[in-house]
Amino acid sequence: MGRSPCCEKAHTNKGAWTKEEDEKLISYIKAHGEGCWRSLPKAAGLLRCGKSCRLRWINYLRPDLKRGNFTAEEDELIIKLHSLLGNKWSLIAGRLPGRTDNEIKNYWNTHIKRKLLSRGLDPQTHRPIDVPGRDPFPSTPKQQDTSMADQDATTMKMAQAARVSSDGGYLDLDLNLDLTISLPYHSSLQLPS
DNA sequence: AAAATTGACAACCGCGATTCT
DNA sequence: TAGAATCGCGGTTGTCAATTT
Repeated sequence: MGRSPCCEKAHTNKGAWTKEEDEKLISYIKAHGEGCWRSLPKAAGLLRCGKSCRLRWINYLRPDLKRGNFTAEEDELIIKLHSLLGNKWSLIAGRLPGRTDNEIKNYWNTHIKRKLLSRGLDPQTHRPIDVPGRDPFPSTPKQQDTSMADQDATTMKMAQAARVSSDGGYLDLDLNLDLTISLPYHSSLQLPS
């Protein structure tokens, strides 16, 4: 059977948003608030599908967005949260006010992945890359050893700090890093063991 | 100076989860 | 309670600017 499309594709615009479209979306949401995304485009006079409107608003037009470069503190927080949560970008974004999941995901793929690789760490597992006979940092072997050790120690510390609370089916992760996150419990969420 | 490559990021797509009827 | 409708997430793609060859 299959799922019906989220919108009538023949009558919707695609690609980059124009200034006029942005203004229509902003003024509609200012007047009516975020609501039913499916009916919003028609009500706002936009030839876009609801999904596209939602994405544009959340990732670009929302007034509380921070934008601009990520700080070193944000970098480290993202790395730490990713080591615990994996690619749960929306959860990670929830801990970084003014940042969106899409922004963090893009930043991860373009900057942080490389940063971890340069530390000799696998960006997915956050564990040292151990390829026999291959030195990932031929020029700075000493620095590699130190940062790998530091990172491993941090990961272990966080794993030990993670605890499961039984009330309400929520996980409270006390990272012992001036940071506590609460998230709905999913059986698929794997904590470091 | 032109072509090719790389980097950055906005936007799209498919699908699982949730809500509604 | 089942199926449809909608939402939200994560992976992927497209596009443009900067850099390299």
